[in-house]
Amino acid sequence: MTYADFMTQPKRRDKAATRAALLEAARLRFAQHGYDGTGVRDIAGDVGVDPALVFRYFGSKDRLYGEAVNVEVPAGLGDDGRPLAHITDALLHDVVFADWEQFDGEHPLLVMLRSSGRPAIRDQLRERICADYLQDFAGRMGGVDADLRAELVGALLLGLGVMRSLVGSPALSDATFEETRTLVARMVTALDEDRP
Amino acid sequence: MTYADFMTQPKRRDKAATRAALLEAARLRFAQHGYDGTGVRDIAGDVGVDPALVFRYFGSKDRLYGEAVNVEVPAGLGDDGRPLAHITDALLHDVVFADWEQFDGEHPLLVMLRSSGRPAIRDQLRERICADYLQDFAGRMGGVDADLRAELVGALLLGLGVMRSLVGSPALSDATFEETRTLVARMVTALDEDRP
DNA sequence: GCCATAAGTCATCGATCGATGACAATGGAT
DNA sequence: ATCCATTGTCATCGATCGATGACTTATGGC
Repeated sequence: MTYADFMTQPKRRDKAATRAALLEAARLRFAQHGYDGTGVRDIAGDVGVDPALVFRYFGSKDRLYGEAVNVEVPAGLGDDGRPLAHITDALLHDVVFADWEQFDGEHPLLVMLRSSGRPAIRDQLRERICADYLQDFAGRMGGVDADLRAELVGALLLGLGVMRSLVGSPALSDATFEETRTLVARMVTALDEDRP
Repeated sequence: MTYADFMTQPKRRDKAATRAALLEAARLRFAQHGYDGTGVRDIAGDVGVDPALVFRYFGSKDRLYGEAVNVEVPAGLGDDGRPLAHITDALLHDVVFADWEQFDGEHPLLVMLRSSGRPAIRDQLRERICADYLQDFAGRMGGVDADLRAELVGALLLGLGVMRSLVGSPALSDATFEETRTLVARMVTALDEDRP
């Protein structure tokens, strides 16, 4: 049961539904205002429920945050032989340009970026970026400095996400996926080509 | 007088020095923990002074933050005819790879990124990125989609900064400027070239 | 050495924070 | 209809937050 469903239905006591609604409201709040800028009273207020339920169902604000941002990313990555440009193109569509409506349009990694003042969140952010993406990139590249070039590609994709949702730069925010993909492909292939 | 000087010298009543020390301590705190994660008692405690002085000298925490992050960036941008690749190379050195010791090694724009949960900070961040960098980039590029390609270049540089200092990805964090500049130049020129 | 002004301290306010445990209301099983 | 486990509410705690105004101390000119 989603948050919207929860609000429209008449109030029925349903632990699972309330828990899910709290989780979804928490995602929105954390995405918009960061960890420190969000209070458990805000989240509970969005759901229309008592703040004490947050602690009953999640134990603490920290654990609620951990569960809220821990969504499986549809990586679409595998050990197939697809070239890097295909992967970045897919990621551009599925990650950067995807509308993460559960996080108010922002990717969970960007949500964590906004709360990176807390060391635990920062560590988790680095771990997920490195393990989920950078290692895969490096594996598809040749050359001695594959790791560095892989992180350059990651920096480009991450920067695109930051510009689009966090900064809100005009051209990139309005651009469509089709307009952007060819330009990104140019930059990626320029890195992937082996030069002397 | 810097914060370090202030701490080593014997305590003398000096309004300008105390103000400057508070400002420097605030920069470090805000950079490391974000706006909401930093308290005026923390900042004053770093300087070894009473928290009330913060409000006497800066009026409010908001104004202290505004003054702390408002440092002039040595853009090195002008209306000369230098090609874009030269500009991005200079920015890579002076902005991304520069050690902003007053902000604990992070660029002020990244510091603002960490506090972008607050709408006022987010607006200021967008304004500075667009006005200081993106417009200059677009002016140096030809073609119909110069704005979009300019923001792609900006996204790359911003992503590099985020990867280096906020995420702390291994390869980019350890890489030298020399190792990185040629790779970045490849990506930028791939965008700047006019293709049919 | 005295004194007025500037610099710094102290006590405290009201609000909000995360968190806890006692209590009330609900609903299904019998 | 009764009972009991589950669900949700309420009151409240201690800590911390930004902010204010009265008070104390040091400093420079005389």
